[in-house]
Amino acid sequence: MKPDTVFKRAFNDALELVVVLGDGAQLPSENALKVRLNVSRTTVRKVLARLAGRGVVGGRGAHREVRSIVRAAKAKRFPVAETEPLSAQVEKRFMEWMLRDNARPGTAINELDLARRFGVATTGIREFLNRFQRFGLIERHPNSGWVLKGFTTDFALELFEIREMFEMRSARAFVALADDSPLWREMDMLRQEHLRLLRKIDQRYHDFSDLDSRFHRVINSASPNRFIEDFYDIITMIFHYHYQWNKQDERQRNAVAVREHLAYIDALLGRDEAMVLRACVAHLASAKQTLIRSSSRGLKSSEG
Amino acid sequence: MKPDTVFKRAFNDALELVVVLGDGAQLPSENALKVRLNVSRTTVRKVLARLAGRGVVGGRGAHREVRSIVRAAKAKRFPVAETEPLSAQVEKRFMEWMLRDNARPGTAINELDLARRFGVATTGIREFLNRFQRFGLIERHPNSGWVLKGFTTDFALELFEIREMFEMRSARAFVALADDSPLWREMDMLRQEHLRLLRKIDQRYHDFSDLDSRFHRVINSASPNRFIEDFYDIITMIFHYHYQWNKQDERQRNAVAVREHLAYIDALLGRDEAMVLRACVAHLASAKQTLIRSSSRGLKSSEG
DNA sequence: GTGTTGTTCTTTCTCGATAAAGGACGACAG
DNA sequence: CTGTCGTCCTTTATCGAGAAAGAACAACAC
Repeated sequence: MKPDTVFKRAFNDALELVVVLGDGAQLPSENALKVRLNVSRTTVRKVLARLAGRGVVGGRGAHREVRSIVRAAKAKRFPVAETEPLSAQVEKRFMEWMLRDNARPGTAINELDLARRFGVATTGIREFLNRFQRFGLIERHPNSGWVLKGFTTDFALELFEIREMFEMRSARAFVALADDSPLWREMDMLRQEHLRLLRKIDQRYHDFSDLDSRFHRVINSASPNRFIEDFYDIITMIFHYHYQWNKQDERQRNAVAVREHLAYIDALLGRDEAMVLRACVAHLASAKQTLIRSSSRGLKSSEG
Repeated sequence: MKPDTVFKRAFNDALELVVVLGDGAQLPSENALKVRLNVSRTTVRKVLARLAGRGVVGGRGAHREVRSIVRAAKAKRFPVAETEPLSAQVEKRFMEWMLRDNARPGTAINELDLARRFGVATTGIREFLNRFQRFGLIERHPNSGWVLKGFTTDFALELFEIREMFEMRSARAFVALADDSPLWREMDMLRQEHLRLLRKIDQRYHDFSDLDSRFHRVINSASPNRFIEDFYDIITMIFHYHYQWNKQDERQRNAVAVREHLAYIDALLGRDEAMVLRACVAHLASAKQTLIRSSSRGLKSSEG
């Protein structure tokens, strides 16, 4: 049976939207809502029906209006856990298991066990593992199961070897961009976002993760390549969970990284290839160190 | 329900093995058979029971012997289709559909439709698509379906951009290998295999595909990196089906490629980095041309 | 005609069930 | 005590079902 996570998320979003619209406001058409809530019209109608049932909106057909934003504000939201698709939940739980719990490299991964532990059917686990395989952290043995390769130092080193190749290539392509490319403007805006973040780094340091990913993706978009973009999914995922897991020195590390980005951005905007490559290498080297420090020792070390 | 493809393949293999052993020969232990047939002991026992039932082997427990290789030779093998796991069958059928049939870039991929067409449950299709996603030929739209990006010229270009970066890096690492590395010997053996193939190229030209893949993987093993190895899976897959599909000039193309490989190998064995890189670039350029010639035009061209 | 809503059909996502394959344990032989 | 086989339990690979989400079509309004 399919869960109604899409509906629940849309319902929560719709409540916020209604509050913004204000009492008595005419509701946008179903098609317009469909775009704003990012769901199909079928789901929009289900949401509207529920809102009407709660007395938040009134009228019918084309003549719907907001009846009570007080009720909308007070209405109980669905808990976030119920608004996420199963795949996202499984991913979170799995990463937590791997990074926080026991999970030594070489550990056998048991579909049935994970299914029981996460409270989902084995199908959901299988689907996750199949998609997750491409991140290079697990290995499949047909008819037998999966083995955790784990987030080891080797993993971090191999990841960064590729990352450096890709980033250098993309940085070069970026410098070679025509002067009228819209990417220059985009880069300038990223620069300002970095400056804003740096000014409030003490409060906002956890916003860096997202900015980091966007920055590197813009550089890559100078000369798009699907395999490089796919590879960035791996990096984004690793850093996402790494940040969540290793809070040590987070503010400090991120402040450093923002400054490195700024040097890198300035070099890019100055079209100075040599300086770009220097800044790029410097930034990647420190990112690599950060990651390696928190990786697990892997199978080679004789620790028991 | 799980299909017994493993059993059927093992049974077929066991029949061949029995013929080799000869009448009256003592059978290897269950553990030994398990290794030779590449299955669990449970399956070995099932195979033995069936062989005994057919009068091919006799005796019980530790005292089993071959009773009749005539019966073994005559016994009906299971058809190959029944010895392949579902996933392999789905992959084949899907690639055929994509490369041979209509399948224009942008085509919607319908799980239910494919399931009906291939005669499997939707779960099987989903599992395949999830694993196949990493090859960059399809794209997922949650709750809605998949879209075929297709084997376009862009795909081939992006593939080869990465391939060149990886191959150059690995070729450099190979040249820098210590003189006592076992890989030198392995490379020399590959050289001889190439020479043997070249001598009989008119009959054996379809053996090139496999040799090609092994050759490039050995080069990569000079400095192993899981992401590069994973990327080679993509190349291997593409070339595998490409060869099956585009038979045009196959003999001619492969003869050329073998000669390019030999130049490349000789440069490697001579530890001449400049020459290695030249040979490598030359080989990749011609492989790229081959692939591009048979790629589909993609979405950009205005052909209807 | 363009855009709206009402209606119906199709497809995706997830579950639970079941046979096959794998793996663990004990008993026994040399 | 090492290797073998017999037995039993666990896990994987696949199917089919069913509710949710998406999509197509028709009817209607401006």
